[in-house]
Amino acid sequence: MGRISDTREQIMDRAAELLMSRGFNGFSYRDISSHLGVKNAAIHYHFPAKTDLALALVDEYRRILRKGTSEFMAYGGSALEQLEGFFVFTTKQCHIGRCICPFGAFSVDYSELPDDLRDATQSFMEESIKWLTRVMEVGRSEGQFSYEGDPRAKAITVLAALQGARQMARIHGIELLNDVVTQVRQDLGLAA
Amino acid sequence: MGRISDTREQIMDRAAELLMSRGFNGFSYRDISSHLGVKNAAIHYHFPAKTDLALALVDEYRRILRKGTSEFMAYGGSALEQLEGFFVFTTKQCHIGRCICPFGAFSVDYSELPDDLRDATQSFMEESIKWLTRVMEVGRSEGQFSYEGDPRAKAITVLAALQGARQMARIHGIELLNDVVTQVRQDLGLAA
DNA sequence: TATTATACTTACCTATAAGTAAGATATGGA
DNA sequence: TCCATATCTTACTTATAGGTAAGTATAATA
Repeated sequence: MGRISDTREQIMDRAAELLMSRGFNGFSYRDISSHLGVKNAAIHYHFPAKTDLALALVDEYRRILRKGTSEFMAYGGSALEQLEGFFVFTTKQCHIGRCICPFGAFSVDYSELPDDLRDATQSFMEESIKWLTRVMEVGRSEGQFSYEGDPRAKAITVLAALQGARQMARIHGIELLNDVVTQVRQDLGLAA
Repeated sequence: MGRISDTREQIMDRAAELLMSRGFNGFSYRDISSHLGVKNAAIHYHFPAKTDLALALVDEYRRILRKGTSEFMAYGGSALEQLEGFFVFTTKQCHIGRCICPFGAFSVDYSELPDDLRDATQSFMEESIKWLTRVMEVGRSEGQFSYEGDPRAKAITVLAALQGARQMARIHGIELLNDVVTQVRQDLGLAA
């Protein structure tokens, strides 16, 4: 219709919304098609199987993560800024209804996911952990953070706390996420 | 059949397993009936709607939580023991495949749950938070733990970390949960 | 202008889900 | 022994999900 179809992009936008508000098994092609005013088969045209759609989403997240963190990973930089950016991003996402983080959205249905989607999800998580581990290392060695123990374990714990908080916030209200962010800061020796 | 039907109990056992491994929308009555060797309608006899089954499960969790913590809440006691008991319980559950904690299992589908189930889930979470808040208070005042900030915020953060860890462990392997438990201990000033 | 690829729609299929109504069986009292 | 209740099964309904096949319209291209 338009010179270049933007339907594909709109599908992914809506799918991202649905995935992070309801999980992988919590939405259907109908939820997307009805929202866009197209037919189900139009979605299947762009993404033959639901797996293909999910894969495209994970790939997009990985791209965004890499884009936002590649410089830091390569050359170092302000760990505090990276961390605060992560907090702000997470809080914002939650405020616009995207309460489930990408791997949270897949973890519930993980055992039934096809292999390629599992692999992509796992890689995405590993990349996230590696990035935050580096943030924790640099932050401590530069004296911005203080914590005991292994940087990787600390990174995983922070990620887990944020992921858990997002889900708990769905049930208990969004201010719960703020409480967790505040506490995580405190546990890193940062001023509240 | 037997003098007293134990089918109801077996249904709840299996349902608990499925709920915590796949989430509320991740299993069907068929998954239960085929496992028990009965027909779908037998489940509907005991639990007319899936909501009734879920409600019964949440009520059971709440009962267990109250039973295990009522003494502590009433008279105080060793906060460290309570906390360690919680860690052991969580780790065990995860080892037997119950990687999703009860409110984690509902949070994904939360927006589509009926009101009574939402209320029960929310109450359960509030009770959990209250219990752990008390543990955090007592533990710090008695000098067993050390942490900065509000006891309730700390309690929520620990719960969130454990919940997030359980989900991440599904994707990344069970040792991730151990890492988080170790780090949470460290963040409380406990020896690793 | 005829052709081809793109981007859809219409119309279907199959599987599964939740749920219901009516009947069968068995068991324990009155 | 008759009755009532508890505990199921058989057989269905309705809705939705993911997916496919074939046709249609539009736009670029040779």
